Amino acid sequence: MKTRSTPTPDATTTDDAAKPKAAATDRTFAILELVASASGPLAVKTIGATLGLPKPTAHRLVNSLIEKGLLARDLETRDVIIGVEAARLAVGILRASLSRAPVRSVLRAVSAELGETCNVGVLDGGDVVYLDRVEVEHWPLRLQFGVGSRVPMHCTAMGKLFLATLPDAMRSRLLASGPFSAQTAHTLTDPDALAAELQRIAARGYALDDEEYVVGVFCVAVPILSSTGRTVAAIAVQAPKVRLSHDRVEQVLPVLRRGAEALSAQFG
Amino acid sequence: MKTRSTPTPDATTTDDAAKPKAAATDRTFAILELVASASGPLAVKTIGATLGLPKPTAHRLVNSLIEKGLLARDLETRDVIIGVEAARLAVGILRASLSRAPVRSVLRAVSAELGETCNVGVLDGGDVVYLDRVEVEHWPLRLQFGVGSRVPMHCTAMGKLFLATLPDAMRSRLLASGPFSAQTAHTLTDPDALAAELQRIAARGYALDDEEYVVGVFCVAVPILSSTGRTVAAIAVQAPKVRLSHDRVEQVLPVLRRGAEALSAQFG
DNA sequence: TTCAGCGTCTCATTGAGTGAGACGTGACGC
DNA sequence: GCGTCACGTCTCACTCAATGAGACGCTGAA
Repeated sequence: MKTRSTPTPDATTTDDAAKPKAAATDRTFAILELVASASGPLAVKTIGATLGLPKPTAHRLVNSLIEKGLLARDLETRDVIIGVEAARLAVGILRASLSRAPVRSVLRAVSAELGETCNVGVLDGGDVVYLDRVEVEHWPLRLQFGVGSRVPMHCTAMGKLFLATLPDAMRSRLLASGPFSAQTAHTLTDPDALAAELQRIAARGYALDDEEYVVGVFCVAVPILSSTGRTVAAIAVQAPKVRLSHDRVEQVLPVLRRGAEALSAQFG
Repeated sequence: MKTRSTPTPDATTTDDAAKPKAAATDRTFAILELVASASGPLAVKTIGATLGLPKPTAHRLVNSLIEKGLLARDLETRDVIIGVEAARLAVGILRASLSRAPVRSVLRAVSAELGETCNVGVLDGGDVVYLDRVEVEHWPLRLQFGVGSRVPMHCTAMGKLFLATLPDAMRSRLLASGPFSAQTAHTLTDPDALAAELQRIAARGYALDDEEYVVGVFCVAVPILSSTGRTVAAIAVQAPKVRLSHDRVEQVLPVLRRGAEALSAQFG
């Protein structure tokens, strides 16, 4: 019944499923998803061709996304890239998706088993954003690093973990954007020393922060992997060094890894 | 320009804000963002009330988002929570926005050191476009000049900087395209005065905006050079004049220049 | 100059979106 | 049991926003 009087002669291949309806919203989300999953900037022409959109329609929808800030243009090539608003939305989405009851309990369980403060974070715009956090006591750091706060990449366990698992090109670009501020006497500020540390991290699959960001605080982070094996987030435990240090790392790793595995479903 | 010839008889009271527009896509994104930024599950009623949507419309849009998997229902309460597809989309977005991260982190470092709002912009079609921005507080200007917004050339620090470094032919062409609107009492509207200012800027290598665009706002911009020495972008700091004015220029310049140098590698 | 490939603009067409109102339902309170 | 209230669902006529073919313009290559 939905068969339009479309003058498509061939009934073999494109008999239907093509035109019955065209919802602007659906196509808009399809564009956003396409740009988000693309490996680089996309030409509008490519977007239109991929999604089967007429030329003016593709431009109209892309421009409306650009107006909202969800997409942007590469000003050299006029290609389409993801926008800053999209990143903001994405952080909100991941935060909200972690606050769902079944997931919440994962972090709680990990924290309870370790007896220390744990958190989940992702990489956004060159630093680490905490998506969720479970605390075990009220220590001074509490307010500074709550959910939504941002910490640097080069001197935190999560940050170094993300750096270590990034594609080579992106890692070098980020390392080139330093200098890195010395937060404590232990902070790795030398690019070469940092690069060596990142190699160690990539090799063993977890990262440590030994008073590199806050004096007296030790931290262990392991990756949360997507179904494709990519590091999309991380889970970490942090505690005063008197209670958590190198000698306990082997002990906390399995607990963190179990939590990471349980959470990975949340991130696709 | 959006003023339709709506046959609304009374033009006095309900001149706007009533019906003129209702875009399904906009409202859909607004719902998604609302759910993503909410602290917990939301009732559809709440969503509708918050966004000012009629009851059936709110349900229709929410349900269409649920069909896409971007939202989901809390099985106990029927409330709306974020969906698994949204999380997948979010991960893709953050990954795609990684290419902005190097610029971001430089900008953040500069902004942190200066304690003021900083942004990076380029010239596009006779306007300055903000590529990225890091804010230090929430002041009224925030929404007006976000990322992607365009500001005039003749009355902003970045714009004058670009004008000053343009090839002579193009500069005269743009100057001839005046007259220039007087945004404030300080705006340079006279082409000759503007030309003189541009010469000063070219000579000393940075530009100032002393309440020329917004009353009470002072701004300093330095160029970001490509490997060939061409000005391809600019980095600027802007602040209320009570906190930033001529006496602090010499103080902020080295910080901006260091940031510009770090960024030039990213634009080269 | 010609040509080709893209982006932009116009505009008649139409169907997707809209929202007031009616109706169904389930949870209380007494 | 039976109002009452609050939400969700359904209906449907209206209409405005989205649509997309086609024409046009720009830019860069041959």
